Amino acid sequence: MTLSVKSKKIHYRYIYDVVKQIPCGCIATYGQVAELAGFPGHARQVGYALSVLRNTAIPWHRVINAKGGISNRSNPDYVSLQQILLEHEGITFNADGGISLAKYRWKPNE
DNA sequence: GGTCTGACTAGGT
DNA sequence: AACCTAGCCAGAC
Repeated sequence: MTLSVKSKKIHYRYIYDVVKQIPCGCIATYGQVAELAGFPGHARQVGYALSVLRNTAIPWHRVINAKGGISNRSNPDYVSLQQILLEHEGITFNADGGISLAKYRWKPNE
């Protein structure tokens, strides 16, 4: 089911392509996006790819870490922004600020 | 072109 | 359950 890697070098556009397919009201983990893009085990590169993203057309806020939380980064403003955007899409947060992966995780094959 | 850093993760203590 | 480590790889310097 994984896409073929056409180059040894990771192309971020594959990652962006997957992220763009995440439907409104759903989320995916970094590892999941990496796997769907054809780069299993490269979750870290997904996070980095999103960090250099300036294209607002890509729903970067729908990508969270494997613990169901928003990953911390250099600019903490984006953390609260991400939470606001997700809540606006109907996603609810637990008391500890976590998201239920079982409930909101995007399942591409459904 | 070597080193360091980072929006990650799984597995071990 | 909290913390530590290794593996991962593209950019910046």
